[in-house]
Amino acid sequence: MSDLLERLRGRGWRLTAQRRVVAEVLDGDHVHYTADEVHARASERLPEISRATVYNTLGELVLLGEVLEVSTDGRAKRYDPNAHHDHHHLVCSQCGTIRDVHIESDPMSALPEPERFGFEVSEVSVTFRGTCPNCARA
Amino acid sequence: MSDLLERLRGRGWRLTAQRRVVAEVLDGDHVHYTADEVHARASERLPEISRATVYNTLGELVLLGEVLEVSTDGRAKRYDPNAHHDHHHLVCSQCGTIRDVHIESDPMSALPEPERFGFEVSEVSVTFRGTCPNCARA
DNA sequence: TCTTGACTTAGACATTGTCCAATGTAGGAT
DNA sequence: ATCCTACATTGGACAATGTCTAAGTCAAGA
Ligand SMILES: [Mn+2]
Ligand SMILES: [Mn+2]
Ligand SMILES: [Zn+2]
Ligand SMILES: [Zn+2]
Repeated sequence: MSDLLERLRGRGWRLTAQRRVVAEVLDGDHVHYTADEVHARASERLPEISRATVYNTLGELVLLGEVLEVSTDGRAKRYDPNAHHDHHHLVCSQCGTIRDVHIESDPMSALPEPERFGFEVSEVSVTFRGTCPNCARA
Repeated sequence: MSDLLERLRGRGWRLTAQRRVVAEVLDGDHVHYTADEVHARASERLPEISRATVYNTLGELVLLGEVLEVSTDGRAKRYDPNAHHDHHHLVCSQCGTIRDVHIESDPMSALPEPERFGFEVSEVSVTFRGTCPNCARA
């Protein structure tokens, strides 16, 4: 994700300590943190970082297409740095754990023209729900 | 939806005026109201109905499987009385309008066994996003 | 080093949803 | 028809998530 910082500088971003730690928190592969989880982890490295800055930075990364917003339940949105590889999500209904999954067919082609109602359809997301192995053992 | 009231009575529900108007508001086909929209519409018929009762009633209807909860964006959940016919959703990214859509392939079968990570997968939802004809004209 | 516009901060505010104690009532019992 | 009572409703406090603003700070080009 160090190239992310390069890309951002290329876009005219000021590279502040706050933006650096947010990028570092999102660095791990396959993480899906809420804004407040990002804030908590960022605060470990930079204790004075504010919630507003975390929200601002996440919003900017989403606009730039570097991070995806995922709303699985009606709870807090989750932020997904895996924005450059198409994938979908498998969510545990009990504990909320999210796994990235790859599917075999193109879901976009499953929507026939007459079912598009004149919309310009640009995006499709598939969310599988179930019980994870951990929760099943309980 | 009058048979809904029958089914509810069969389950031991007390048929109160509040529950009746909530059911009436949800009666129209293909509606996807937020809880507060249901409350606003219910208030037109029964001005003293409280937000708490609307939330309670919607939650109970969801538990009974009579209404589906739909979280498309990170905003308020929407309540979908079309619970007895499998369908998916097409959402306008700009105005939030939701249409019911039917797709051609079974998305559940698109998730290969090795991509299930030991989950017991029970449900799948497909959400298409785009621009509706109304918003495209602007 | 200076300057300046972009960035950050704290906290107020907004929206959505949950919870509780007090009050009301649907529907069975008499 | 009236009474009882467990279930339902109410208003408002509270919680979780997210947005906004005014004042202070700083990255980076001149
Ligand atoms: Mn992901
Ligand atoms: Mn629907
Ligand atoms: Zn789980
Ligand atoms: Zn629209």
